[in-house]
Amino acid sequence: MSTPEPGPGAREALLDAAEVLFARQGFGPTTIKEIGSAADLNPALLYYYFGNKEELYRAVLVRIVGELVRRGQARVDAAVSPEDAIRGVVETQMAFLIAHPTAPKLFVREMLDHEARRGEQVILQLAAGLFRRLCETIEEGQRSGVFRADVEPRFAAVSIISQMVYFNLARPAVGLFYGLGPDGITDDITRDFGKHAGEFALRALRAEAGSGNER
Amino acid sequence: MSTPEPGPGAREALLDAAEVLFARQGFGPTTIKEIGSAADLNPALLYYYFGNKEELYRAVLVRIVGELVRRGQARVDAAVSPEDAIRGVVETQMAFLIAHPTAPKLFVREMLDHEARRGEQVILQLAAGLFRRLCETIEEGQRSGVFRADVEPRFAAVSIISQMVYFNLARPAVGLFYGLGPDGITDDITRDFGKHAGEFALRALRAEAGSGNER
DNA sequence: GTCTATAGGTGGATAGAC
DNA sequence: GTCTATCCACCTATAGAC
Repeated sequence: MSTPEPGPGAREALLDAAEVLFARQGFGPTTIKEIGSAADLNPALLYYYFGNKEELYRAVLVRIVGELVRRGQARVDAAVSPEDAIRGVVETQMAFLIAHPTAPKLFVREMLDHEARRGEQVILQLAAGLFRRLCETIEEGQRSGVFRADVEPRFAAVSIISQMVYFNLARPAVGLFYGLGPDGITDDITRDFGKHAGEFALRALRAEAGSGNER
Repeated sequence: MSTPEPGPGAREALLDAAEVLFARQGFGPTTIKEIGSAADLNPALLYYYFGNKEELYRAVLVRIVGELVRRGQARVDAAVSPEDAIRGVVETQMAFLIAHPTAPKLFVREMLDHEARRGEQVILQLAAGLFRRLCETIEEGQRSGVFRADVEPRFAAVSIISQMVYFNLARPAVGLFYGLGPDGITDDITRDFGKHAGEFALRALRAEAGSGNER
């Protein structure tokens, strides 16, 4: 009585298939036919739903990066202190990157391809929002004296973000460095790294005990 | 009397042109004809010197990443203390990455494309050498008591490397985050970030003053 | 909404002259 | 060593049947 596979399902299936392939291979080397067969759909449907390959790419990117940034910002906004904010974003973002391994790859590919201006600045504008929020948090911690004042907040924000993104994109390489093979880094190890990254950043940021904090 | 442009010159010119294009666009989207016209040479020469596109890619990668790793290792070996080693590698590597902006891009692209196994493990094996050296340095600092013992050395090594690579590959994005435009991050700012990254890592690693160091 | 067929263009690679 | 000409495979995109 109902149609077996209505339109909306096809749209999502194409997005899902394209997300995986763009992340693994990049935009250029991924073909329309590959996307179609990965989604188990006719490749021509891509043109019906998205117009062309680039529009599909953009749709994939705003869906995944938008969600990543949204969750990070929500966690910062919910934080009760600068320390909590930093620990919280790192934990939240790591959890998201583990659940969506395509996200860091797509994000970094987009930065690398930026000169080719494919996704244009949509994604970077999204990311800029989270970046600024993180900077403000660090500045707040500096004003209240919990963080040392001689750190450039924007540099510190890069230091924090870089660890999360890089570890996830370097997972196969790190596995080889460990001598465990390309699949040697489990999700558990990755979560542990997340805890490490949070503490690493906080220790680097915290003001020395007794440097003017005595009342 | 001497030939105007002997063979060796052509080989280098192809490597140079390919390095820039592979870094900017990636392996797949870069065409043989583009490389030829960028090098101001006949594209067919590529097959004479390198056999095919993939071999050229491999040659580009081992040349640049090999040099990057070699310099980093030399600096670690020349260090007089674990602290000096870390500050030194970061400074040396940042200087190299600034002088060779293609290096971080090629290296990260290779990690992303690793599943496609194009450069195979040549580059990762090179990088693994530097990674291990860095781990050993951190362990040495822990044994001597200057670094805290509750840090996983391999995690810390990733934290250090990630900052350097990521900042350089995210330069255009960071420029936008700063509100300076894609070319807003100068080499001077990048060098400043290098100093920040070194101090950031050392503060995170150092054992608390007075936690057993009193004689 | 879905699919077939195909147009139109470009890419990697080679043969062979010079 | 260098260059021209060219083959064949494959890719994006569209026209149009169902």
